[in-house]
Amino acid sequence: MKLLTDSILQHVPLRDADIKRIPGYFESVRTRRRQFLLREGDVCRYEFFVLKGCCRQYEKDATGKENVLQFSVEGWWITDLDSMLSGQPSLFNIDVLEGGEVLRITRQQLEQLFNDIPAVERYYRIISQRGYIALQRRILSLQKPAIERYRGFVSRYPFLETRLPQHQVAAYLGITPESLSRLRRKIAKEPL
Amino acid sequence: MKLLTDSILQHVPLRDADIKRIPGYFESVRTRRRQFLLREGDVCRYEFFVLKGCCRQYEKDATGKENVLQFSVEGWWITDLDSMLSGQPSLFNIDVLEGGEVLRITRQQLEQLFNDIPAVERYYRIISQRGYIALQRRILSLQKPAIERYRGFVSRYPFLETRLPQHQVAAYLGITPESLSRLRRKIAKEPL
DNA sequence: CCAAAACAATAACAAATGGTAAGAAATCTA
DNA sequence: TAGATTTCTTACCATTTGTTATTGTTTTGG
Repeated sequence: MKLLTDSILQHVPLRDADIKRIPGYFESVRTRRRQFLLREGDVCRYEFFVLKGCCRQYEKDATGKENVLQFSVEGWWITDLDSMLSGQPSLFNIDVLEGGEVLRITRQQLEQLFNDIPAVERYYRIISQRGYIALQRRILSLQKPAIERYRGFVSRYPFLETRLPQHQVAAYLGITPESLSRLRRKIAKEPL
Repeated sequence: MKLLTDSILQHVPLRDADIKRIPGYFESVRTRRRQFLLREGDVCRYEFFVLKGCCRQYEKDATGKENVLQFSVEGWWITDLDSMLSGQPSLFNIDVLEGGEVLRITRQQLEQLFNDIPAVERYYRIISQRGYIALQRRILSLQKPAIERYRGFVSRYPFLETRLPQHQVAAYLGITPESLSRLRRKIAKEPL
């Protein structure tokens, strides 16, 4: 739980009294591999903050291929903002790759928290903007050849590259696992 | 200028007195084809709102290829948020494809406007969230084959597809103009 | 209106990526 | 630990996309 308040304190100052109040707005959930936090077709009711483990948000397209929108490990948020805000059924699944623990909070509780501790709203705005910028970077990356996308992923998220199964990385990069395997071999053969 | 206040009024209510005050925060700029609103290496100081014409935000990668992040036509915003917030030199160019007129506003003026008319801050938050969701959709689209990306683009932005040169559309989809031409032919040959 | 520039289509060939299948290696789990 | 599952690699071939070059058309700007 300290992970959450630390994340907030990295961006905005908080009084000790407020730090102590924050956990009360969240609900803790233990997670295990393959568990769903959100299923396609359901309305997304929570924002999740990962305390331990690893989750992914993905869509299953018409051909059954899974396209990964986001991974989330310790200290990261994950939700389907579209469904959350619109109240429409989600197009995404959020599931657990590595069990652990997440915190969850409803929109109503989050708004209550914003009202009670305005600094948290500021924190939320800041991480939202950072998220927006990260999505832009990813779009530019996806316009480049697969080998560059992979190199970019490894250099930006070295801790994910080693932690995730490679076919999950492939689904994030928008290529097949076989292609990723080939790219890795090619890179391994390169002179230093 | 009514285009701006109409855009705001679509998302939040405003008193007549406030509607009248809003233009004062912006500066109007006439634009002509090929003009730069932001050059790579410069710090981005403005957010732009397009009143007439068409702009694009793009990066020039190491090989000289132009990757388009965004188009912006009447009623749309465009800026480099990253450079704007960080004060770092921008990696992007924003230039004019079709001359016309834009409004521009600095961060400071925008924040002043938020303070003076809180409903505008709410409007800004709403369109930011919509922008975030649109970027997510685009990421998923970029994980699919080029022909699907193109079909998706045409069905989502029919007014852009007819208005833009095809090589600009190609740069947005992450393919070469030649590939786009092939895809168009393929689609034209399809049975109805 | 005219000359120059930009744009679009096409072809032939090259390179990258996907699909399928098979098997090896690693990891879970009972 | 043993069996089952998942993960990873590799090979072969098909498809998609990129590259280069050529041609003709359209648009731009003086």
